[in-house]
Amino acid sequence: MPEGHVIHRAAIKHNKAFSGKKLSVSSPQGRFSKGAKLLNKKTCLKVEAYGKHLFYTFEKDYHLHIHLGLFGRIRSHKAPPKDPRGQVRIRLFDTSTVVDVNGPTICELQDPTDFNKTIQKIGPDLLRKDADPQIFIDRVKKSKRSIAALLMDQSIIAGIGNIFRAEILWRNRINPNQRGSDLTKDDLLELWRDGQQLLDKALRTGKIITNDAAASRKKSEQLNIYKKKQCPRCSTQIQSFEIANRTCYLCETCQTTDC
DNA sequence: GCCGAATGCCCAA
DNA sequence: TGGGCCTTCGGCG
Repeated sequence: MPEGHVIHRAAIKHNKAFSGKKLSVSSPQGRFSKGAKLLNKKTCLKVEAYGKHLFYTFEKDYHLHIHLGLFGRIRSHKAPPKDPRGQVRIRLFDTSTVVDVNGPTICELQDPTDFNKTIQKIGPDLLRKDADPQIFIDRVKKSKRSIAALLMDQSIIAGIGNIFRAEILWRNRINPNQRGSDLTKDDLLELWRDGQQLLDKALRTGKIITNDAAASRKKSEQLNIYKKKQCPRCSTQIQSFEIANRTCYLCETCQTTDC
């Protein structure tokens, strides 16, 4: 269930637990047995995230590349290893921590060349401090696609998923169908900053909370528009439709940029 | 127990 | 642009 913050949280946690440690690696489900055998008993040097991609760098230039896709999950628990829950594609553990990954779209070993190719395809990542919003703006300006499609394109801007897309557009009163290149540079910078702030908060808390109101303690009040029936600002019925293969949400009263 | 949906992405046409 | 794929979970009977 991964937007960018989930992956970055895992990277930070696993890096702390595993960097410099020799790991046991297996594939309880079996579909990554070969790779697991190659990694088993090797030392993990670091764990890091680029957008929604998670990388474990091992000695001898082995890069374990994981992408959760829509259904993937990462779980961890204290050693000793428990019985695998569900289809555990890969399990990594040392004497204190066990990490299980279920249902990833990608679980593969990469050499340095492949690794570099992969990270070069990823656009500026809202959760990386060195990310350059100008790259995002330039790419949007060059495209004819809707802003909702562009925000989901990880080569344009990395880290946003369907929940953040809906929430960021609503917060900034932008119609999802609006062509990205018709937005001003300031609009785009504002979208960037808002996304950055929301993802940062999600990284720190582990929760997606996009409603600033004080009352957002209840789970049902933490989001504004994603899967909602009514707009919390003006009570207009929320519309939903597909953009870029995913359900998109719109309050036509609040999100009034022309399109 | 079955069915559909789900915080994603790739590839063939 | 549409279908396929990875797996889990909740709602419905």
